Amino acid sequence: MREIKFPESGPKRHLLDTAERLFAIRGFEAVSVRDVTREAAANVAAVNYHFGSRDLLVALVIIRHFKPINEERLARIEALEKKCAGKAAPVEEIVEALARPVVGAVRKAGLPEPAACQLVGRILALRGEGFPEDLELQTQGVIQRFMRLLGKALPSVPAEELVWRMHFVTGGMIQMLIGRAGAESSGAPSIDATLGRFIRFAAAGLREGVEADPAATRGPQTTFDF
Amino acid sequence: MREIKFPESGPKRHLLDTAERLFAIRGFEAVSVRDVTREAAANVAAVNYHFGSRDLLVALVIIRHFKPINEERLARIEALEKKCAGKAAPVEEIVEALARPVVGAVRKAGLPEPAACQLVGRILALRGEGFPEDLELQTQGVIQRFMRLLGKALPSVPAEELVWRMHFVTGGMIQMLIGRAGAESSGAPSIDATLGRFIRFAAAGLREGVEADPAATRGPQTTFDF
DNA sequence: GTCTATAAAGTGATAGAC
DNA sequence: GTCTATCACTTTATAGAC
Repeated sequence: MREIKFPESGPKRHLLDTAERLFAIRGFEAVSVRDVTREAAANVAAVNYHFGSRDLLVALVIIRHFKPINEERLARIEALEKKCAGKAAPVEEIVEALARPVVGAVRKAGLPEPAACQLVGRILALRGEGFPEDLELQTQGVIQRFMRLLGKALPSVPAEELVWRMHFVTGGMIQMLIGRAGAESSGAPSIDATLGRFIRFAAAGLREGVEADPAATRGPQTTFDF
Repeated sequence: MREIKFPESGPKRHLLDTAERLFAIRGFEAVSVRDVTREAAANVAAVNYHFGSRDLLVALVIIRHFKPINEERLARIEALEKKCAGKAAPVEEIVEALARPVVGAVRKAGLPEPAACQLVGRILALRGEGFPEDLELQTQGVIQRFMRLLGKALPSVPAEELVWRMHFVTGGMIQMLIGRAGAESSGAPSIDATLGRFIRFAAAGLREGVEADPAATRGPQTTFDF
């Protein structure tokens, strides 16, 4: 995967940030190059000068947020595999490896939390259509790693069933972000609390039909009380 | 909610069907009035003549598929409430009342199954932005009914937690449709089998943390083997 | 109902001056 | 790097002929 350097400051960075904010609120297709330049108080030609085209700007925004998710997921997978040394990993920890990097991306986005949730949610929902090819390939690799990890953790669940359950988990994760974007977050529980709820929900769904054996599948009874 | 009559045949119906097919494949925002009229072999002005505007055409497509979902959901809720007479309903049956009408909408859409799944998935994902107001209100009412039913079925789960779990369930349902749209369905199991998988997954997630009491929460141990 | 023609505004992109 | 001006197109919508 070719490396991309993201500007740390300057007008290019300002354009990128502005575009992101508009994409978060209105969606990728509903924001024109002129919307971005107007909002950034830059010239109409600025986007094409700095990014080459509108499509490349969109791709850059997607990559900027999703690539770190994939990388942190991979790191967590490796840590988990190392820790478990070939044995079944606790399902909650697998789900956490999948979902916590998403929350990390929300925090890293320099936006108010609702907007950040919406942006990351939109990006996650975009996979399959309109994802840059490099990123799509990387993502497929990461998903496969998760599938193998899950297969080991839940050997009594057929692989085909696990594929579907992963779909359901992914959908729940996206909806978690959209739900937090829409919630009037005044006094509402933190995003970490929501993540904890999601992890428990998803792990229970993934484990469905597997006879209870807390020691093997749940690990040391973590409570996930954030 | 004001009644809308959908044309059973004629050029208007043909336009509607054509628009639906294009929306399913490319998404609502990626299809222009000209795309629709060209594909339908009609005149450019046909959409505006028959529907008034592009937005109204989109709204009509959304309503055509989502309103029956709401109606069937309501009917299933009432049947369930009647059957259970104030007692807790089995969680699987609540989820089924939520999800089976969606599969019904897929079947009723006059499209190949993958396209139909994508269309209904797109419509479900659209809720919150771009939903006609009538329909949004109706939908909120239906969701509230589900929340009450769930609250009764899972009295030990706090209401706030249930709200989040409903979000996760909704997301899983959408991803179920997208997953089926993308699957090479040659020889693949039926959509009913996928629905069964989803119901079990979602019910397990909803029940998370509730001490096992099969007689009360699972009902007469239905297997959902489609 | 169906058509052509056209309005009015928006789109992404670029050449060339500064 | 930044700007203006402009190209070449597309968009939705409508007036008015048939």
